[in-house]
Amino acid sequence: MKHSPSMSSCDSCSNKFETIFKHLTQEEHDMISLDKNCEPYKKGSVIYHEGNRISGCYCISSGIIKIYKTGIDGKEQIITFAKNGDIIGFRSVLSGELACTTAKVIEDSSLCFIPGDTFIQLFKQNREFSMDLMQLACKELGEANAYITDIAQKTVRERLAEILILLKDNFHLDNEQFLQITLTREELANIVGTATESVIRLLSEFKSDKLIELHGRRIKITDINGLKKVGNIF
Amino acid sequence: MKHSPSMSSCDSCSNKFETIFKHLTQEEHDMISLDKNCEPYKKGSVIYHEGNRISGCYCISSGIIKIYKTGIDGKEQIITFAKNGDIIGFRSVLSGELACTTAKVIEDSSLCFIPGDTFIQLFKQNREFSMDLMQLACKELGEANAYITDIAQKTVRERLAEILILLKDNFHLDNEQFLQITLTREELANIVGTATESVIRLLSEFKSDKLIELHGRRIKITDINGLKKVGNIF
DNA sequence: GTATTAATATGATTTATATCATAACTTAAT
DNA sequence: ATTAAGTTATGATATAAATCATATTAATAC
Repeated sequence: MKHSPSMSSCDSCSNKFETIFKHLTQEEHDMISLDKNCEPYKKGSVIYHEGNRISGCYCISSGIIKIYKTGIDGKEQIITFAKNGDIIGFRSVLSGELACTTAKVIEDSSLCFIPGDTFIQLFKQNREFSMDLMQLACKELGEANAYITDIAQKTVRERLAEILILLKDNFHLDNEQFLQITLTREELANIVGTATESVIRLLSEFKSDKLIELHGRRIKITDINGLKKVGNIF
Repeated sequence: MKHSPSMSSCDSCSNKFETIFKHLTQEEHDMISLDKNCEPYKKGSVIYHEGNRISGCYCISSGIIKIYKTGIDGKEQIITFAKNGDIIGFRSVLSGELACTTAKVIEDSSLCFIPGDTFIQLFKQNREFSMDLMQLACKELGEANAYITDIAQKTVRERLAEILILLKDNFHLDNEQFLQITLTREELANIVGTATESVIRLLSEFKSDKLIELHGRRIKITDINGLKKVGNIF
């Protein structure tokens, strides 16, 4: 590894090469490495804005990015979180459309940039990469369908319980059973699609019901099955 | 055209060849034609069920299919409608996942079947086809993000107005300005994500406000701009 | 054409949740 | 360390929309 000063971040991207980039040839591998521009991003910085044209994709080597869309009153609707190993921006790059979401750093991150041209060339020349990427898009489509149905049909209580379980699944619990992602109540509300106060009240209820414990913004999940039951998760 | 008895339906698929299949070679074109199985489906019949494994994709040569997901109380959440020229089922085929939606015929239809193997082979061997399909998936992803944000943030009134405009855009108005798709109030409710009675009431209001006219189930849109304003569409 | 079923319409009531208001606590900035 | 800004918490009130109930109309089945 030539990138000795940021070796840890590039190692992380190499790990990602075992997933979406796992079928690249060594030459293609180098092609990305050559173009790769691994940069640190501070909490709060914006990777790309909704409505802008994106010049390339980003591979996340560390940190957490929230992907959200802004609605009519300027309220955020968080669509998903991207973490170590995920790619963001591929939708706009491949479709040639403007970004339909904004990507903002919620935990100091390190991202590797892949120019759009390179990405598209890879897609076109490596059938396995294109298949992997297609499968990723299809998986995301399936998740979106579920998200739509849940927002439309589940109560806010059910939704919040479900979100906590999803956060556990995506970011895992540490040794003390705390979620390893820290969100404001407003951010949780922006995932659930409800008012901040409603989230605060429900978290308080979940705490009373011994489903979770609250330590400042840190959330300890104490009864996973209880939460699954509340969230109607099967 | 050798399919003389169902020539009109195959003509329609040929027209579709000008879009998602527009970059197939003549050989690949024939490959699909050979495998193609163009069948009539009566209103009410189910093309594929949520939870099942799909053996191939369907290209719609005529008619209308509703694509929906069933929620926890057995309620439908309609995700989209597919019409002449659209493909359904590609998500599951390419991702290898079970169908996450159900496809049901709401107007007598004619569908051409493309076996999954064939479809995947086409994806792998024709870079232009794979690119077109990828762009279709990315477009759908973008639409899903908007759908999620709208359901979460817009009022039912706004949503219904917006849905009417979307139906107009997708299915167009006939010479008398009637929507060329006929849905029950329940189905409209299942798109908006609300109760049937709420849709009935709002349609009645829209009628009073001279935004639409109601003739049985047929809806005439009389004030497109008025509806856009109500729906907060820019 | 008739009977049955499904859909539509309307009114009343209930419920979930948003909004408003205020105080207390935590985090960020200097 | 102090101050300012942001977040969290709680209570009260308002609102949108769901649910329940019933009657009417339209579509479907035979």
